[in-house]
Amino acid sequence: MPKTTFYNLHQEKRDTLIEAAEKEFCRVPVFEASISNIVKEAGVPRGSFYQYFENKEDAFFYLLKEQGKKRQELFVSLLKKHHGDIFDALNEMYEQMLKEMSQGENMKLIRNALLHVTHEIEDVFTEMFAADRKKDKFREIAALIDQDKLNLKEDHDLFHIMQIVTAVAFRNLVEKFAKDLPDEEAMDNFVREMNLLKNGLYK
Amino acid sequence: MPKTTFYNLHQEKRDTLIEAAEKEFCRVPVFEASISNIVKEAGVPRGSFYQYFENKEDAFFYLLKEQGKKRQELFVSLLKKHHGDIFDALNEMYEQMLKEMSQGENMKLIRNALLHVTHEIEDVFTEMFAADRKKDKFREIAALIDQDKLNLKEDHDLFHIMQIVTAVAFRNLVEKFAKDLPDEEAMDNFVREMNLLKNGLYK
DNA sequence: CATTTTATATGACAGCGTGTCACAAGTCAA
DNA sequence: TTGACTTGTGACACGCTGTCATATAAAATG
Repeated sequence: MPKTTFYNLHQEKRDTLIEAAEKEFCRVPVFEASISNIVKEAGVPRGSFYQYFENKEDAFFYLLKEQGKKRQELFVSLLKKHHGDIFDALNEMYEQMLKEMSQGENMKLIRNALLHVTHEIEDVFTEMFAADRKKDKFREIAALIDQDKLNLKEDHDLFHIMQIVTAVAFRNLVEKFAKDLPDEEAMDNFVREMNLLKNGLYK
Repeated sequence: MPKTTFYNLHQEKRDTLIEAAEKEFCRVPVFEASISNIVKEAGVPRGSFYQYFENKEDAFFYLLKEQGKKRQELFVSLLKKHHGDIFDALNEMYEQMLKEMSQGENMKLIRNALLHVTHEIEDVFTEMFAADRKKDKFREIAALIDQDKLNLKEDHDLFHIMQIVTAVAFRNLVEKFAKDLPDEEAMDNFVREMNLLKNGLYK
């Protein structure tokens, strides 16, 4: 979290700083970004940066969370628009994000957050279950799966199912680590979510 | 990917290096890890490290992928054991990973991979949809959702449903970025997966 | 209004880590 | 033995980070 000094800043100066930071974090992923570039761009002395933020990551997550807040507002309004149907709301939200990506700069920051590290790590997990339809390993594993039990309607459904279970398992693992959940709770969460996946989220 | 020089190394030296790298990456997340520590520990000159790996990340992902391979083998064997039922297989796998976590050192590397950055970024996304049951925002949004449409059986199911759709949406977004998919394909994938979620993965 | 107290600004600097490069030392085939 | 090629080595230039002593401004006090 930025320090209070940051919030006490005159809006003008704060905006300059934010813009400079945004520019840097749009340019490269966090681990390549440099404070030197930010302060140079913003025209503030190096020491000042540390007056406002703990470090690079602090500034980065501040910006990312601001983005998050905006999206949340959007999600709320879409939920209202679609009379509380999360799938419809999510659908429109996703569509809108895709549009923004192809156009503007504003998604570059998110892009840099998701690619690099995050993606690479997720990839390793995906490969654990060979959920990559292009790989031979996928065929090998697909052959092992009892497909009669699964709700396969379209051609690539098996692939998507693997993607889904991997994503949810991954999420569970991250949560277990992050919150240091006791094993029973972690397992209970996992089982519940897998059951929801099996039976469907809709009535 | 490690350079060929690395694979040409005598097993003994390679193992020393791997162990030293493992130690460092278990100690701290990648971005805090230092090559200096690895080479000091392994007793090899700094220059040699660059003979074998492109850089820090290269070494890290090499180790992580090795872990991934082992898990994949385990998954395959579990699939066989459970006669092709992915849910049963996944279940046992998850259980086993939980056990390992509480015991040994071998999960620390994965832990460091998942926490830091990955987790922080996922968190921002989770918050977009306020899928955190402790937050007030969750209640606010929960109230907006038409729960009659959802397959809610147990108390926290709504929370888990939010978790699931967020995880899957997140995964889709990452993939769109990483593979630079055309919008139609990205949207198509997304819609298919959401439909699978709605209707359930099991017959 | 003068003075003390508190908050903010500044930039030089120590310290550290990275990646490179010129040179040394091996390996191997002819 | 020689030459061609591969691998080993560690000093070093470069850049970046976070700090700190000092300067400046702003606010509080009486």
